[in-house]
Amino acid sequence: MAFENKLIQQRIEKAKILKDAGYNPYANDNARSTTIKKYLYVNSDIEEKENKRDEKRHYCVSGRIKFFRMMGKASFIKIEDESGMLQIYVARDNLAEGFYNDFFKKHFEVGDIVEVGGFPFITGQGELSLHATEVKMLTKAISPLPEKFHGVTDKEIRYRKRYLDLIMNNDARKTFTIRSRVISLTRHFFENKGFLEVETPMMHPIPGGANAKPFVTHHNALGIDRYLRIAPELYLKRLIVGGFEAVFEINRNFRNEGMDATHNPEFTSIEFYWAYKNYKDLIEITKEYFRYLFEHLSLPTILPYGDLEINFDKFSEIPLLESLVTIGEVPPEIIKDKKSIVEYLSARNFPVKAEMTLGQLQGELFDAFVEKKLINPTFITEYPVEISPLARRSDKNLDVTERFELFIAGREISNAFSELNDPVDQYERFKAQVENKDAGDDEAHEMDEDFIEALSYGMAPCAGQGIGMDRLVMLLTNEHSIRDVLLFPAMKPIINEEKVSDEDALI
RNA sequence: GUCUUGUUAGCUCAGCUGGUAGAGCACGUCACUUUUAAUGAUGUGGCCGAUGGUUCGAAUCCAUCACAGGACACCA
Repeated sequence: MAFENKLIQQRIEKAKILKDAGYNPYANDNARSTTIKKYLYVNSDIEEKENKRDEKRHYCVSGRIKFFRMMGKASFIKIEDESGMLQIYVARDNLAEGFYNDFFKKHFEVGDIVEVGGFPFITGQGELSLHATEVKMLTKAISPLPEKFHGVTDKEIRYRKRYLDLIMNNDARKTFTIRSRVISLTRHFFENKGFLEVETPMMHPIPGGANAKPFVTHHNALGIDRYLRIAPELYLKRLIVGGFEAVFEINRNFRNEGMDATHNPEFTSIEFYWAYKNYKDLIEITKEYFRYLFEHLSLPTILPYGDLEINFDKFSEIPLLESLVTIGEVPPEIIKDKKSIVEYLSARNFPVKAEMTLGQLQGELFDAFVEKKLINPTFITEYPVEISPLARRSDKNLDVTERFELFIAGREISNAFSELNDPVDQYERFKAQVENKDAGDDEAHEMDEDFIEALSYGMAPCAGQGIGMDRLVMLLTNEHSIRDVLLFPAMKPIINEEKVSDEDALI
């Protein structure tokens, strides 16, 4: 990176002039005495003071210059720190002799980070401002900021240079603040419930806990490959075996799959496991969790999401088969007959493989006709056994599992079930998965004998749940791309053609 | 993966059926001591994403590639 751009050259020159005059353009000592938000709050009484000012008060604030309005012998600038924006009045005669004309006017500009000392007053237009008596450069910005009114709108720039997005777009800052709050509230919610936060390996000898393609990396010292985890599930269950009765982990999972508006190669989820509980208890704690989030985020329970309106007061619960009929409008007489389902799906342009099991076909019906219609939060329960390899069978109906998925705005937000704790059954299910893998399904689960051995010591009956945090944040912030809730979403590298040819030349 | 729309100054965008590259903001110079996207005057700034092709002539037409956005299919 060469600073060859003319605008950058100009600004480097300005920094140099300041430096030569004894004003360090990257000053290390600063005297900030308050944030902008506090300044505005503390001085909200200036309205009542004589001349709407109080020269006895003195504050020192700092921030980035966002607006610069120069009017001859005086200027208005607006500076912004994390807490807010403040207008500063800078007049020649209030600064040290010559500083305004020789330095401030010429070498301070939008983008620079400055420190300003002075007293509070209210302008003729009625804005609480700061009357500067000292101005100091803290950091000279040598790249110009994007346009002050439109900011950056180019999605590519916003994702690749998130810092610019954060400088220019208040909404972006707000979204990531909410994201941080959601993670923090989630942690507190489960801690308050007596859950223990744990950290399990991110590098797995056998990728497990989900059906997905893993990233592979290599451990040099051991001379073996490791897999970035696709889910923490099997390690968290080992902890239930070990006697912890309520554990959770909030962290990243990695899946070597496609990217789109709802998928990033690394994403954040919470998984929690709860001994002596079942999936019914999970439904209750999920509702409670949402109430907790909404209360602490001060969100209204009816939230807009794009063109939709989601009522977070209305959680409903419906078994999968019933939803096919009442929501999907699938004729009730066909939903337990493989042949009829295949015909029904094919006739509506949903091709299915002939060898699918009844449970798989019911799942296809659900995906085709029900999922997108689930706008208000809906727990779909009683999933077919065939599509729930890690879930415990229902005692009342052996064809279905004690499982639910939570759908909001037509998207899956959470997956949960009473856990399978019969080691022999689990062994058989892994074996079936291995057969699928040998048959070419590269997302099928691998045999994990170490996990089977753990189960063989006895895992207390328990229920476990995963919630996709990125998608949850999308719902709460009305964002429609996962990239808008990830600070640094995965992007393809930009190939620098000059560099490529340089490297070629070396070879 | 498929389809589709983009890529022009630091940023936001014009540029019609091919004929020497435009605006606003920013920046430079000048004026202005209460402005609110300050204002007025004036000036600098571009290999029009890359590579080929068609043409006397390409930002514009065609092809390929790269990156991005959107939609659809699969996975959280």
